Amino acid sequence: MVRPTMEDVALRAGVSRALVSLVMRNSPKVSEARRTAVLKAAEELGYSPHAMARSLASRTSTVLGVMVSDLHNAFFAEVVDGIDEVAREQGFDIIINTGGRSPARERRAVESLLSFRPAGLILLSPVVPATAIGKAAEQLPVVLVARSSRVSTVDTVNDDGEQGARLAIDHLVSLGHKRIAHLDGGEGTQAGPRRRGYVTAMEAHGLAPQIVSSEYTDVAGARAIRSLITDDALPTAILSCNDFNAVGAISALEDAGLRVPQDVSVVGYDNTSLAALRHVSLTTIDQPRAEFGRLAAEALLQRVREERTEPVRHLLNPSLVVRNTTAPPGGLR
Amino acid sequence: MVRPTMEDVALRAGVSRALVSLVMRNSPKVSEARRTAVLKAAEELGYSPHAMARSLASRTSTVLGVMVSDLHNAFFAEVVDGIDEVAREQGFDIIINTGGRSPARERRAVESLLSFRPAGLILLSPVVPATAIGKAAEQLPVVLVARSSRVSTVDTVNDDGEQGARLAIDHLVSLGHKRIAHLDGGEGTQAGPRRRGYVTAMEAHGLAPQIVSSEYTDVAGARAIRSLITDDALPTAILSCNDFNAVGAISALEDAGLRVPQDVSVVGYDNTSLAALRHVSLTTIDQPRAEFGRLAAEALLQRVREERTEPVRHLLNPSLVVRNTTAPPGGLR
DNA sequence: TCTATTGGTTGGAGCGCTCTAATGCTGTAA
DNA sequence: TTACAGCATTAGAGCGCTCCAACCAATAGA
Repeated sequence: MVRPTMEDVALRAGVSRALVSLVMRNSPKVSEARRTAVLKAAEELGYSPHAMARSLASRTSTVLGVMVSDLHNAFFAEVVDGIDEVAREQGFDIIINTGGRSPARERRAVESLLSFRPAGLILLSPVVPATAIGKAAEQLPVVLVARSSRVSTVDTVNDDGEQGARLAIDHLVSLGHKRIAHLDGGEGTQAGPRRRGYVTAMEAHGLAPQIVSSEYTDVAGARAIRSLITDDALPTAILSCNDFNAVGAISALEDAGLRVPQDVSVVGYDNTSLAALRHVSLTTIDQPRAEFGRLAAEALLQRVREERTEPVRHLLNPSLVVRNTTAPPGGLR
Repeated sequence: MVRPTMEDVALRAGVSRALVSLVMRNSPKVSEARRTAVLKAAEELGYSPHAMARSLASRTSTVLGVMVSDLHNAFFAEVVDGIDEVAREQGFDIIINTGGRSPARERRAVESLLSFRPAGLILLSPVVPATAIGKAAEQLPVVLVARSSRVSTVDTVNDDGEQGARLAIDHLVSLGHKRIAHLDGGEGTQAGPRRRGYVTAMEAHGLAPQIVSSEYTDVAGARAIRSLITDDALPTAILSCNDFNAVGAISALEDAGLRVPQDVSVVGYDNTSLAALRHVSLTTIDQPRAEFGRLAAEALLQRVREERTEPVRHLLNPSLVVRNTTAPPGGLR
């Protein structure tokens, strides 16, 4: 259970500890003979460097901390893939911690990450207050994903939710829809831009917006549809705040004997793996998730290397993915 | 960007560094006056202890490493919740890394976690070879979740896949089904026990097993159903290897004009959030995921505290969740 | 011949902390 | 008074590593 140290390797290879250190860091100024001797000794002992001692001694870190607000959401998994890709390319490792969408647990997660003194921090859709983020940003570079910030030391990567909503509305209008309701995400992240984009797009087409209060869950989507049916205010098309909401909406529509898309069209948002399932086959708005991660990691590493001090605000273009839940109104299909 | 050290706090509070260390570790043998003075100084400087220096000096760690083989799978998120809960209770932190279901990346992830010299390691459904796991287990306590091992220094937590399959078959038989096929998970984790349980249960009921080769994806599930239809070998009920496979199967059945559950019943496995969606409402087998995490963390911490040396093999009981994809055969419902 | 120069190698200090043993300081008993 | 606990406090070594300055051939240039 006791791991060998650099000293052990040095002893076995018959060289000094400093030389082993140089070999471990791939220094060019080591003779080939010594290098192979050291690597052989290290291999035989099963030695691998102690990252914490290294970072303590060098006062630098090759670790990026990633706080994932909600591990249950597959959206973040792809963002992490993007981060990991760029980090690895540039010789950095990542460590992840999760906040469980609770501010208290999230704060703990960030504290825990900070205690490792990483080179930088990426927060995926954090729910902690902006002040807490600002405080962290005083200590090390911070990048926010799927959350905006006005702090000038913090970079952000977001999708253009307004444009996404616009894409959806343009699609529905081009199919011939005129009565299009939006099932709203309330206080949820990015719900604001999506709502604004919906309103703007509707008005641009000379149509009256119809906003129905809802949430980012399938249960809420179903509830919203039932209330529309009760109020006899059912439109010919629905733009949901996200895919889960859309699936709930479809379910409630089918329960009411309505067919999707013949009677009502439904568009989701996020292009989760759920939407891609053949059984669901949801028309939705895709966000370039891995690209989020890549850009976030790149922005962070620029700050880490002190190549830049002005904030960067990435606003990525979402795209429309047409599947089988949208069609012209009135069952004309 | 430069964080204060213990020395700074000591200077400001007019005490020694060792005293600050005692205060930071909540030692009882510090006078109340000094304690408050130190805490005040720490607060004013915004000091927080340097976890790596601490762990280096104390040759102990309060960190548990968690390797999640696939972050995209929400299954693991709940396991992590369970781990986190127990770890926090007992004063430990967790750091996560992900393997992306690729052995190479997974190995890197484990290496990275080990470089922080955590107190122990939990591997969630690892795909690396058993020898690699054995090697890690020589260095620190290791617990495996959703993967079995014969190594005596490694604890494991699994669900009883055989029993789960049996529950599903018993349910279908009790509804009156006699021709029940199993869409097999092939090489996938836990596919073996599920297949064995299926065969045993069928034979116990005096029925002939019908195994169809498939995989853990919805596309594979759909493909398997189409081949059954082509071969004119469609049974009255299907036990899929997991929920995704089941949803693909349902989709293919509906495409073929068959109704679920009136014409064919379908049972999934895992009780993912997908299965719970009203739109899907899949009868499936639930695994106590958070409990997996809790037991794994507890087993690990026992080893960390050297309270136990014999291996523990947890085999948790799955349970049947009946929803709307199962009914008596022949549309009798 | 002596001095530079170069490339490889090493000792030692120090990163921020913990831990042990020693220290100083009371108060109490002999 | 001295001795001795008993407690709070501290100096100093050391965790595994990096980094700097110094060192040591071996070769080149004068």
